[in-house]
Amino acid sequence: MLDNDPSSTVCPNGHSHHAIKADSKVIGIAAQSIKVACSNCNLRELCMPMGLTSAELDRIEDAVASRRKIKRGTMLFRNGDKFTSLYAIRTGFFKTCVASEDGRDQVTGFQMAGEVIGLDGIVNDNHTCDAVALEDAEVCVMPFDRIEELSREVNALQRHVHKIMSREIVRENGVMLLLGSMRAEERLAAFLLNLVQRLHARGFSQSEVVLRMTREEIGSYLGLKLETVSRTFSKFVDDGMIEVKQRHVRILNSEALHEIVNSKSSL
Amino acid sequence: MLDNDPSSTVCPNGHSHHAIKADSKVIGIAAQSIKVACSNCNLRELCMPMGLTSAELDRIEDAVASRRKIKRGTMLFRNGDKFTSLYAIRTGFFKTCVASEDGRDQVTGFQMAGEVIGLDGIVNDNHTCDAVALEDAEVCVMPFDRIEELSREVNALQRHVHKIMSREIVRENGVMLLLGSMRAEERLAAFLLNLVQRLHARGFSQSEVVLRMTREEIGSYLGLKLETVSRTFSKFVDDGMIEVKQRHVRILNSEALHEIVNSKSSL
DNA sequence: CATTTAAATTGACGTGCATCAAGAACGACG
DNA sequence: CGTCGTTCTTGATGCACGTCAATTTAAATG
Repeated sequence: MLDNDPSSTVCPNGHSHHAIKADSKVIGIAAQSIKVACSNCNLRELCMPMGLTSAELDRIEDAVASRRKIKRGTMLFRNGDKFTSLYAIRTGFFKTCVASEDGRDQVTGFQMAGEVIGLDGIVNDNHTCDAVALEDAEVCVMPFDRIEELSREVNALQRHVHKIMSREIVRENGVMLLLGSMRAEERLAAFLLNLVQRLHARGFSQSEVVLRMTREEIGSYLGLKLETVSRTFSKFVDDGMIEVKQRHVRILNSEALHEIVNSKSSL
Repeated sequence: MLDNDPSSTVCPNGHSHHAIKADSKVIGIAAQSIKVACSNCNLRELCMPMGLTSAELDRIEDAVASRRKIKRGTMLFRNGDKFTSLYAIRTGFFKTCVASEDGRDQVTGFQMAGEVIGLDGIVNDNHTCDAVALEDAEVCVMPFDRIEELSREVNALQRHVHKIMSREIVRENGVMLLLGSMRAEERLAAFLLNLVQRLHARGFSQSEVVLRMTREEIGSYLGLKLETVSRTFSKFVDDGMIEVKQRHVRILNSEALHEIVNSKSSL
């Protein structure tokens, strides 16, 4: 069953758990004034400094201008905002969404600690999507002209920036495959597996997730209505593959979920 | 009606028309041996050199190692291939597609002259999709390590590479919106309008298109079955919005197509 | 703790698109 | 010019998911 033991690695209660334990509370002073230090950050293996030598690391800390806290439900940036910076998520959980002219909107991704958002703004110097915090969050603000400047000098940083953008392109290719050719059960199974896999890489359980988004937001991401998401969750429960208690999901049979995503229905 | 006058700007017959008239036939020697010259290329306003001064232009020509011809139906690169280069399309028309483990595949885009493909390969040094020529094509091969090297020195090139990648991310966001929230008619209308808009930017008609892909490929891209694509075309014809004669499409009422994409059904 | 509001579940029903199938139109090629 | 294979069209039917609606449950607020 899904208990609420706050000492578990799953962190089932409400605030800012989708991050490896960070060091800000140890320092305990105002976010803007602290010297940003990637070298001390627990996310350095996942985030911007990945693969850099410590000498290079010293240099790229200059790219991080400051940190910024974003309250749950508020936007880090929105469609139309002037693009100035990329943001590395330190703690918290975001969704990004685009809207069509006539008001439909589509969640294009969910982002967690160590991931970088804002890449959409580069091409036209304006953001084309909204980034909404789904829980209280903190980001490292990286002015893009600083990044460009530094990545001319630090090859590993240049390479890393390219990889981050390429990774996003490949991720979106995968979402297109999902939206274009999978059925509801396959989409939801793929979504759950992707989520636990990313959380696991951050030190969380591979079998338990606390969803930070509503059924409607999951549905928007997966091209389904919230009722279909709910029904599909219920079906997975009936089949004994997961346990669901509101936003707490425990995966009982990861293998079965993988089978749903793969061979099953494409006959 | 849709005539076949080969002198029209629509170029309805079979080979390599989705490019601004290029200069290779003037030179007329083997592709590998000619000195590549972006400065002479008619695509320079759309392609890699966009926005560069002529001094910068001279430099980035070093990034283009050679040209390569790709016969219709063959692949420029495929899933799993080692990533070495980006490719700027000189002439011809491509599709890119990804496949899931169980064999479903999804067209992720159609690319024409002046557009750059291969960005998916950067993140893991391997391509994750196939690039298939839908007509005989020619590409400029740009080894990526040369691009990285040069973009450290030529700021405008660095900026341009970033913009190209960001543009692809934004494009894919749009496709996700389409796949996640639009109905068949809206998808096809959006597809047609996007296609003519891009062709128009290359000097072709804004009202006539020769489709280089099958109904099945359109369907894959739009998350629909080929029968649905065909039926939706027929409906547009019945409604007097387009004329269709096989792969020749003439747009009679662009405004009506725009209305379908926007307000109509999202009430 | 009481009250309100938002989120999730579940059922009944409708529909948009997929599926299955047959035939027509076209292009490739001997 | 006729034959073959591919692509496209159109119809008949079914189903997965959307829509509408009623409760239930949890979270937010004072």
